[in-house]
Amino acid sequence: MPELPEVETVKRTLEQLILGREIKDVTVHWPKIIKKPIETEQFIDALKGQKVEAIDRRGKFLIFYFTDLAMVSHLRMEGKYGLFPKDDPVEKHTHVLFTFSDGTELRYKDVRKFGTMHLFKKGEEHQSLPLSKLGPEPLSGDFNIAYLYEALQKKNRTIKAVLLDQELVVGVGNIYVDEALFRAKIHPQTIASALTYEEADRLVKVIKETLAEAIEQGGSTIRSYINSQGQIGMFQQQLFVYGRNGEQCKECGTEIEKLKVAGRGTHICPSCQKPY
DNA sequence: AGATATACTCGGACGC
DNA sequence: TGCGTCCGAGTATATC
Repeated sequence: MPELPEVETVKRTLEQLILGREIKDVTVHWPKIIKKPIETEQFIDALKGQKVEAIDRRGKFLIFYFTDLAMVSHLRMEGKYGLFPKDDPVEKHTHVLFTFSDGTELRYKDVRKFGTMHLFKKGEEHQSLPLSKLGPEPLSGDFNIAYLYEALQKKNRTIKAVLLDQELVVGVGNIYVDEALFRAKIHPQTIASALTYEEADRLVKVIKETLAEAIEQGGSTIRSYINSQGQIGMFQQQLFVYGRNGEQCKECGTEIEKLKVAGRGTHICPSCQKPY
């Protein structure tokens, strides 16, 4: 499931691959992925002739900047982009195909079909949903101890639920929230407003550190989809708790447990992360 | 206003 | 083999 580090990795890969290419045609096999404009035909027509000028990321969203347009794309759980020669056989679960004038084709593949695409006139993308309500980037200076501590004071929900809320801070999903809480030695069920200043300070540091390390290593789930079926990112090996239930804690040897917090599968070391 | 609950997007895994 | 049910991640929407 792509979170900030995976999306950042995809962004960097796409920059290397498709900058400057011109869209000749677009094929949509599953129209529900296109959320704006409502009419798929308009989406297709608007993109014809547009050149890829830049790729950006905001939280877990990719933003493709074209000549006059901005396309906001969310991969949700299993969305992937890949570049192919246009005559290559189309893999199963490929739903949107952007054919470039040079004979290559950017393909969006998504087994669950959960992903979304929104097309805006350039300049309007940040003022409208889905980007308009997003919180600060976790790796920016705006996400700091003063900001987080003050925000947490007002929250009566669990710290896990709060960190997953993209209005508080973007980019953190189920993998990295569990990893960050482990590194900060905070139990996911702790009520956010009960965290001490020191704990909040630790959280800011480990969130930045965890995400930065993951980006350096190409993410946990996918490096890119470009050359294969999506290799496993190297950060997978750095995980302390996520997906390791039943295995030993790397720091104390206690068995990692899986529980449910904020409605999500949650991994903790019951010894390193004491409740309250 | 803010928190919580539910719906929604699906196909694969699983159990019978 | 087939069928029904559950699961999952993130967001939108409804409800309290």
